[in-house]
Amino acid sequence: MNLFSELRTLVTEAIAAMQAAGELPEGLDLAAVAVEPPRDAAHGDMATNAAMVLAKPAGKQPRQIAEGLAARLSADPRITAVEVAGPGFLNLRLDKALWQRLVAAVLSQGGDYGRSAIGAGTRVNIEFVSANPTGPMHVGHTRGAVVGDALARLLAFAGWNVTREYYINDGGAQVDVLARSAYERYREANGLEPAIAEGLYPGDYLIPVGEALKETYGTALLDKPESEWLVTIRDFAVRRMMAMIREDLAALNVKMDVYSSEKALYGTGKIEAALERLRGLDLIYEGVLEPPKGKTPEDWEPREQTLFRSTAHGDDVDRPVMKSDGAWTYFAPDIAYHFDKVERGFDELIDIFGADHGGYVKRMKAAVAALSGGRVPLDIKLIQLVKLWKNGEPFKMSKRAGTFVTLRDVVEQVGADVTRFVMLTRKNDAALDFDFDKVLEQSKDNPVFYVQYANARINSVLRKATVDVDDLTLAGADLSLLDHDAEITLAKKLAEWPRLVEIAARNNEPHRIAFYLYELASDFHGLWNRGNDEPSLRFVQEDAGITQAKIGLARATGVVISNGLGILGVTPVEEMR
RNA sequence: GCACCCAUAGCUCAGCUGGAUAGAGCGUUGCCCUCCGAAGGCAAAGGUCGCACGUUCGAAUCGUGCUGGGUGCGCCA
Repeated sequence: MNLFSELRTLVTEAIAAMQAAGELPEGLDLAAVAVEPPRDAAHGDMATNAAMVLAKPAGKQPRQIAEGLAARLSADPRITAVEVAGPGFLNLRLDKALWQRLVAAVLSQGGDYGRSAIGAGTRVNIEFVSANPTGPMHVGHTRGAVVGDALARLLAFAGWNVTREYYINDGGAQVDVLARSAYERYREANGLEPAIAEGLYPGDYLIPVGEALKETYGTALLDKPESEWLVTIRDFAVRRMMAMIREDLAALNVKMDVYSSEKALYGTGKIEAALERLRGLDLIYEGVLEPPKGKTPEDWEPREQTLFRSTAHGDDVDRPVMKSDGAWTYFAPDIAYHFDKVERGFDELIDIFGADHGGYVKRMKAAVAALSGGRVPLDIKLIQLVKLWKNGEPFKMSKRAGTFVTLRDVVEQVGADVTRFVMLTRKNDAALDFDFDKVLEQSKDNPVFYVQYANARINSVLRKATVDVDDLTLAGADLSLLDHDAEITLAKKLAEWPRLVEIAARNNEPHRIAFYLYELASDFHGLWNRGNDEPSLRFVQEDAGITQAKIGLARATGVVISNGLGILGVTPVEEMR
């Protein structure tokens, strides 16, 4: 039950009726007609801008149109009052029974309340995390993982057909560095002194890899030239790193559907095929790039390279796909990988990148636009930095010592639920402060706690109730007994949920869910506390029927909180401890 | 030099793809528990929405130009 879409339909029907009566011309574009709750509750329950939007194309005065719509809308039993206000707004007041019925609908739909079909089964691929397989995931990756997974859950709830995908960067020089680093740990495991040279990965997490290598290969690879062990150890170490990353993701309650390998693109002709496709479109050529202005690399010299004409699709300069030594740049397999996603039949691609990859957005979009002939849109969400705080001070990590704050560090200290919620309390393109002390604080300025507390209170009421609180029983209760304004206000908030899901999904913005839940919790706490002064507003009453109606409202709130937390990937708690 | 992101109350941030008098939390001030959990609630004060033009019936939101901060800019991914 989505009240907003129901009422919008009502408005468009009224417009059609006016057209039929010759009061409005045919062929009007109704896309801009909105039906929304007004910011100020004094303006009624719902408002539409229809008269103002249609005034110009219809060649009529807004008020004239508004009067015509008002006359027709007021005939509907769901609408108790219509008034024309301001420059031509149409303010609607709705029958209380509508809100009461909504509570019943929430209860009977349960986990499906708010589910939407706007995605229309569109096949969307969300690529996220894609951390290099050279070490454990750190906090920087964590936010991307949370945002990507929450977005996946959100889009699935809104009717998209979602695939979560991880692109393993196992084809570049960094995995050779990993192999050399692991080799030193392998020597160490065999009782030799490791030589962790500058540029190798010094982290302790490679020590068990060295030991595992010793178990598998004994001493067979010792004192051999690099060319004899590099590939073996590299593959071994990458497998171990990916196993570790999967565990990290699992600790955060994130599960990928597909892992794609960069290395698997090499030697299969896939890169060549993708570039051939571009060449056929006259988007690949040999040329020389201008040096970047203002910050010329010291060893810069003009050089002819194979270039992708990304400027044809909105980029600022053309981009090289081949290095001067004839090897592919990282961009070439990236093009092939995105081409592969297009070929697999996705209708929509989403990439979640760290903000430091902001410079690659335009070229990636250019490549996808070219390779899909403009069919497949690519949305790239850039995830800004997470600043860690502890004891009121910035919590620094030391790259030099090879120590950094890992995803595990964070999850072990505060838990996956808190980590996820906090990471979603800011839009992705704004930097986020993550304060170890504050996120565990049990007070209302901690949104995680505040929302969970509301849910715990609801469950507390359910436990204390002496009436049957089964959802279907509650849905069948006489909800017309919910007629206090404070109760109707909460029901109105519940009515917003399906619309909010659609807005958040359309914009690929899961953080909106977190903010809505905070507002919903606030409304609930407000109603709860009014029970202190007005006993008639308490949930548990003498009369069983009244109690069921009131608990129905509380339980409906709990349903929405659970559904919302489900999208965020956070487990609702039933009791605070 | 260029590109992208950000700029909203003293602080941290929302703002529903352009709507009516711009909203929360913290902090400040004043209230509310013989309580279904006060781990909470109510109220007040607090704003040139960075600046300037423009589009529009209507701009925090869209466009252009500035200012300030962040990120990035061939042979690293």
